[in-house]
Amino acid sequence: MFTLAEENYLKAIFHLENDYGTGVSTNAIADKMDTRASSATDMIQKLADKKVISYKKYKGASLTKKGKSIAVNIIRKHRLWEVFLVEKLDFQWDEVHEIAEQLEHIKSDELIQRLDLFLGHPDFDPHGDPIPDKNGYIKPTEKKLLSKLKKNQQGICVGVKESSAKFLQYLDTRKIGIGSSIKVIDKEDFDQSMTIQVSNKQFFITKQISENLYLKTI
Amino acid sequence: MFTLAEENYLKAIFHLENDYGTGVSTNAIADKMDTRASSATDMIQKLADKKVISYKKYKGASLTKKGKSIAVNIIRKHRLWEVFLVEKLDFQWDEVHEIAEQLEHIKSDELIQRLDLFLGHPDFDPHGDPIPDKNGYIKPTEKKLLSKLKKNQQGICVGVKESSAKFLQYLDTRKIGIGSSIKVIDKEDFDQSMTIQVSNKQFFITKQISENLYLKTI
DNA sequence: CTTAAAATTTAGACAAGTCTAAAAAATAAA
DNA sequence: TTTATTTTTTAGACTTGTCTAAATTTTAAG
Repeated sequence: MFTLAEENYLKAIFHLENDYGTGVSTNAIADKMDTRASSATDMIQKLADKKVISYKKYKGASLTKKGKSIAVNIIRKHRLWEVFLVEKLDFQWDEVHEIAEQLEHIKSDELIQRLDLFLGHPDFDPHGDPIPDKNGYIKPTEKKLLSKLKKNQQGICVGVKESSAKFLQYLDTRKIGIGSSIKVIDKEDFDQSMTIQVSNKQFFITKQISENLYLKTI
Repeated sequence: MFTLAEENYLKAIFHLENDYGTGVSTNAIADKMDTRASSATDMIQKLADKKVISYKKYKGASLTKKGKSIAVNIIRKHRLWEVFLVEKLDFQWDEVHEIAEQLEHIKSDELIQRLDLFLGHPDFDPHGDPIPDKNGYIKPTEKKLLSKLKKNQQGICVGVKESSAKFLQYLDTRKIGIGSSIKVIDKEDFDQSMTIQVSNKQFFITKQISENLYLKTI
């Protein structure tokens, strides 16, 4: 069995490997976990002892098959709970992350199976992230960062990369959400800022925004 | 803020005060928490420092107003989650206790408020225990242990004192549940065993059973 | 009322997870 | 390639919650 801290480290390493490729540095982990490198080292060694990551001193860490399966299961629980909070309890998409961070650690396979059924086996969470199935399989989806689009290209918003309340509220005030149609009206070369059109309205957005919105291009 | 361990101690002390009166002994707490008296002493001192119990060395502990309010809130959460598990996820009443033990520690007032609404403000959990309202008020209910009834008296089962899976399954096999009509057909003087009638069928039950069933007498 | 038994507390230790400070290894720069 | 910088690890300490063993207090018995 894994402690709360161990589960959170596994999840962090999973996300880091996903975002930046295999072999995660101690500093990256410490950073993500908002802790010190020395603490990360301690935990990395413990997780390596438990065979959920492979690790060579000074050479970074990678999830083993077992470690990945545990991480994916936690992510599955997190995303299912987010769907529950939004669909059943009428929370807004910017309010659910912290609560789901707690709920994801509830231990009961039966609970998750029934929750999944109750929610109608959803494929995506409220932020557009795919929900792994009970075997840990994550359906690959073609999505592209808005920042990758060129002038005059367009797409449908299918997800957000960052899901902080602040960012989601920013999107809310501009009526941007999952399903919104977004077109690049203009793109500035030197700072990557854009003018985009969302249902008849035009906005100016910085690179920081366009790098956190996923689109399915048409 | 209180740790998981602290919350569990507060809950235990609340239940002990409820069952056996104010001023709870260290041993009783240690017993309920399945730990050693020395560990209980340590925690008691910590809780006293935090002003959630009043405590004099060697003289037992009692919840303060603040401590009681925290304990009742945890119990409210526990019971609401039990309703959710049974009503929405179709769990059986003997399957929900352990999961609710985990869910009761999720921290979010908003969550509980919305869950309560989602469930239609239930008054009782699946075991017949009253659900405290958001101010911590517990509606007093007149209920009597089956063991207190005399021959030929009868009532409706409104709750169980013990809610272990084993006991609940025992009841299930005899088709006894909340709402069952129970009549004392005969009562043995020397060991308090009973013959009871539940919808046309008669059962022989020991004192241990009759002391864990709450009835509303007719 | 004095002693024996039971209950409770204290003392000291340990595991988990964190920290700071210092040492060691890897990487980058001159 | 030697030095400087950054990254990572180790050493030692602290907190929480637990334990065993011993000391103390209370309660019960004679």
